[in-house]
Amino acid sequence: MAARGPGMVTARQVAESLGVAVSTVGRALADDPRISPRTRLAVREAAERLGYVENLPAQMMRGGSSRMIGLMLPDIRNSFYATIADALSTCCDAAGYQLVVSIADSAEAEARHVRQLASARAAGIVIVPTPAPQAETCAMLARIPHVQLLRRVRELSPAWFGIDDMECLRAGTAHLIARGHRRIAYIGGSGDYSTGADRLAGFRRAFTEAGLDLAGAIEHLGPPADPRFGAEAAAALLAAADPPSAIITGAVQLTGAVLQAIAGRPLSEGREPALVGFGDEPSFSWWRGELTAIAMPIQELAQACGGWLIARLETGAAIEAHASIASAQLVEYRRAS
Amino acid sequence: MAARGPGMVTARQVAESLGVAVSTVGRALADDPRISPRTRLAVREAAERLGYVENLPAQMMRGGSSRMIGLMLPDIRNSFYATIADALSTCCDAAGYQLVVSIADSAEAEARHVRQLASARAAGIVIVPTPAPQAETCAMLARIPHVQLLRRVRELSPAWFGIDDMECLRAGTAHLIARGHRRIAYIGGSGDYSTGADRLAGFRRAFTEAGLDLAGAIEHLGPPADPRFGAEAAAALLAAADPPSAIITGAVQLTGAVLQAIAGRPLSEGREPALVGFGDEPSFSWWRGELTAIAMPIQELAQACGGWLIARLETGAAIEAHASIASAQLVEYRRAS
DNA sequence: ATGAAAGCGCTAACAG
DNA sequence: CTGTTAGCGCTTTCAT
Repeated sequence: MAARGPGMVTARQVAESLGVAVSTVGRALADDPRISPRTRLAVREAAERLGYVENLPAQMMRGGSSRMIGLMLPDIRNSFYATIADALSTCCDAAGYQLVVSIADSAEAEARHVRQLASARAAGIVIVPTPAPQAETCAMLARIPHVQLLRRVRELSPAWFGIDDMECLRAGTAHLIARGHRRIAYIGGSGDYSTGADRLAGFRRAFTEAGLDLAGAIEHLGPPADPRFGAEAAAALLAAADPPSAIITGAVQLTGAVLQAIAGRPLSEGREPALVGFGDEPSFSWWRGELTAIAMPIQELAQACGGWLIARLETGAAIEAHASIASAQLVEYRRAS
Repeated sequence: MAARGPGMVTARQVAESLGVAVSTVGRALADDPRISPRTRLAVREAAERLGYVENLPAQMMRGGSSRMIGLMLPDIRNSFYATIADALSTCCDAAGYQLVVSIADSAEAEARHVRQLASARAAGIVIVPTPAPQAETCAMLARIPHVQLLRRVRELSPAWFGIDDMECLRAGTAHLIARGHRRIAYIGGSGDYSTGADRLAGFRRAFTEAGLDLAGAIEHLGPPADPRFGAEAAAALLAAADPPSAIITGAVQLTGAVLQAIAGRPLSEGREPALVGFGDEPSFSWWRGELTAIAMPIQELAQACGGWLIARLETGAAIEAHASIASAQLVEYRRAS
């Protein structure tokens, strides 16, 4: 049931409509110099007229590439990942590849989707892996040129493109410490993810680097993609007997959730906690108070990642070890007065 | 260059490793009842051990379906479309299909991507068409079961799933009129898009239904996906000699741009324009003033759309005319006091 | 400059 | 229960 209507047109049909051989059609369409200009034109015209569309599966059986690059993401609604998909799509498009976006947020779904990409013989894969991919997933990926993005798992490719997670949170936290904050709460992802562990480490490092006691560091760890967790953590902090003077988040989703939670309570002038949010979104510009965003060059990161993979695919070079680390920048939003 | 490493394992290799025929392997893997349990087990075990992954292109040449559904979107960073991709992905996943997301925001890119989906023999396509698809695009889609989503173009499938665009803006505008506003500005997409034209018509209809003169209706029309346009329109309105008392937007992107533009100016108590924004986002909850959101059940819409298409694919039924219209709901956000 | 034929990996019809 | 064979649409020798 691949395609219906009058059915797909084959090269053979084009050939018959002209009384030539299939091989002639194939050559004409491939701009083979051995075909006479007259024949080539006739073939192209007939193909167009009949609505001929090349059959990729058949071409692949002859050793052709699928020119498809798979992108495995945990969540497309996350602006972070949407930006990546967008940048990679542009990147692939320019190089004549097609990006196939797969959304899978569990190791099982991940395995299913990787299998589908493998069975479709995707030329390459860019993957933001789940924290603990199945053995089968790793086995399949071992046979497909692939790159890890953002998250990193030991079992997969040694090629990785990501951001300096530790530095992101170290810088954000240091920013707060420099402004005099001593009781700082961190709401972030648990250590299951490589990124979660690194970010937490960065938060702690800022304290030790400043010679501060970690007693002032309050940590709320949970699922980084769950807004409910962020909202509850923020609510708990605000309602506490001795609330922190500042809050810093360690995941895009959590930042939004925390803002939402704070916005839900009445504005208590002068008592609002200082905020540092992971990620940078247009909507931060209308936050009611001051907010420092940890902005990352994800677009450039994705471009670099896609370009790198495509270059290996084109040259046929092996996927050697590679690590590209992008660093973040703090952006300050303050309300117009 | 389909896949490297030790190269992909074929059914023949599995067969040879066991000294059986290829067809036996094929049957065992397909759970054919005619194969003895012992052989079947041996085959499955060998396949697993060797890392065999079925070759979709080869299966397709035998008439098998690609079980791939293409989704053509103009912009994945738009939360609207991201939600659709997410919902459809879930939908497809549950039915054993794979969603292939393609991002194309021009008629040319659209044609390229549709061609790629066609050549890959996608089983079906869900498309948010560009305003004027190329003739070639239409010709190719005529041979592939497809459904239009949100936007509607006459040249394509008679099957369409969308929202009642006119009613959305009529209701939003009527809401403002009911609250006493008489000078209302509309910032929306130009009439090139089916949705743009309908939304503008809804805006105007609210005026005539209320027996009001259209002189109070200010219209700024432009590219609906361009935040710059939204920002400039908002800035112009606010700076005008006689600014409108209310602003209503006609596209998700424009709503954000307008909020951002207003947030950039100092808060002038009591003089802020009333706002009705197209779309509904979590970030609206921290808008500094009052805001009414036009919330649409896009998730349900996408689910319905995907379910409908998959049902036709499974049964082999033709894609008959169909129109499913979802209606919106107004959601009010007001700052906590 | 073009045609004929082989074969990619798989499934299904036909033979044992 | 299992093996043999044909053929899906295409590219690529090898022959004209």
